[in-house]
Amino acid sequence: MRIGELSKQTGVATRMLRYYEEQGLITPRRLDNGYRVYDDYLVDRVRKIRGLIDSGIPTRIVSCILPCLGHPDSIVAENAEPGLFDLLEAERDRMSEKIDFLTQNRDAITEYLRALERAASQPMGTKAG
DNA sequence: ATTCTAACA
DNA sequence: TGTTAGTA
Repeated sequence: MRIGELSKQTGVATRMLRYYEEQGLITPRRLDNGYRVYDDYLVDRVRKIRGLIDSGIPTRIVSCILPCLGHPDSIVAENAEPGLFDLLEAERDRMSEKIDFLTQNRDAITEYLRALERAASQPMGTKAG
């Protein structure tokens, strides 16, 4: 498929699909006219890449994890590159911090939402409404 | 109509 | 990221 269809199937903007390619995350083949051609299995791969990036993982680390994404189930640990362990360990800790931060924000929003609900159930002011 | 590259906002 | 330019 070409970039347009891949974009529709993955929800990733064509702009970003080309960017992922620049970063070495995906390497589509080319047609004679230069158009990119993506194999079907790349749909799943792009979704995983986006999931990783959405989690806040930098693309350079995503490229390290990519080989592990080859098979949906079996994790390939053989090609463990030097320093990758510490890198991922640090990344996991960052994720934990981010989760804590998001949890706090979620709870704060929940409180605010409750305050709004209480206000909505209270009688309106006597002047202009 | 779709995609391509490069570049600017 | 969005978007634009000039193409193929």
